[in-house]
Amino acid sequence: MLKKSHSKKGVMEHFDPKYRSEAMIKRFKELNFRITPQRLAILKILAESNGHPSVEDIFNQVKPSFPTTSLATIYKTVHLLKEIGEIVELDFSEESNRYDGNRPYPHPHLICTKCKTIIDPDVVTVDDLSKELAKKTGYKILNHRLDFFGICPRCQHDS
Amino acid sequence: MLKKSHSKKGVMEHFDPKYRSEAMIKRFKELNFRITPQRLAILKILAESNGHPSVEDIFNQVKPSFPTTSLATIYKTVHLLKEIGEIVELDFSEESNRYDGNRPYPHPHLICTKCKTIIDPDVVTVDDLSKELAKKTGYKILNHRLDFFGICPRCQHDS
DNA sequence: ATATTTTAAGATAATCATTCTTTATAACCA
DNA sequence: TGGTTATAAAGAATGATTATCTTAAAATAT
Repeated sequence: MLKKSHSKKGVMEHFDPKYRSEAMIKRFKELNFRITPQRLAILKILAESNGHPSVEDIFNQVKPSFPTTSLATIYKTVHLLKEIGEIVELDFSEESNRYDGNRPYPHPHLICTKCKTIIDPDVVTVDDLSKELAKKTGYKILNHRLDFFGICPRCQHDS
Repeated sequence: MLKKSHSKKGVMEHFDPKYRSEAMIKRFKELNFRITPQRLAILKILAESNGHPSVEDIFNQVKPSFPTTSLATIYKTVHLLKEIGEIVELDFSEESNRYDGNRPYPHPHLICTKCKTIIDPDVVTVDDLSKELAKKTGYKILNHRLDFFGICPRCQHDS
């Protein structure tokens, strides 16, 4: 079911897409959201996503099979999936937001500031930090975001 | 000069605002940027900022002394300060961006998702993580962002 | 000091991702 | 199979940020 493990390149392997999309569909049914062909297409892309697609990326992937799909539909479905905690949103003010449907919990990201690729590095969690914080400040911690920005090996080579 | 230290409440104390604003002014002179009254007002607010102001926050604080100031001026000055690395930008896609002129290097933030206050928690750095990452992935790490989202004690009480 | 050059300020229009609104369509259930 | 109602589609609206253009004011030279 899960093939999550550590790789030698420092990059997390991903969950089996089928497992993830079935989990999303199950959640939709439980919450009495309708399963439409558009929604299926969108959540499958997110479940398979390794590269943290933007709404526009998803739109472009959905178009071939559903040419009449509207951007608004992607936005609404993505918003819904985020609300029920099935995907993680990485928000940027200058770029489009990016989404991770394969690993729907807070985790570090490694972002190339040149080509904008986002990968999930294989590093220790910050959960301990999070607990320490809650104790010290009295905040109820709900979420976190840890982004590393840098230049990926390919972009270093291209320069 | 610096009064940086650890407090009992888990919140970082801040740099002496005078030290920070003088550092910014020095940088401006070195780079041959003009020191105008508006810029002085803006960078002082950022140097003193403990609460991570938005552009609009800064605008409202500048207005009393300089009633003709334009929002564009704030945006341009803030952008400039960010470019030369004298302030840190926290970007949000749904809210206005927020700025830290007191601690101009990557550090964790604790954000209340209700009242949107942002504080600098007093926790260990993620520099070690950063180095581990660079080694494993081959990325040249330039920056990072670590945000914890939660409900602050006051908002917990208010609910 | 004054004139000249250049950079910054101010005002407003443009941009662009995202959300909203309205109408048409198609899931789901009896 | 038909009726109910959530969802899809299309395009307008929003709002933070940026760009443009003109005026003002620093810096520099005379």
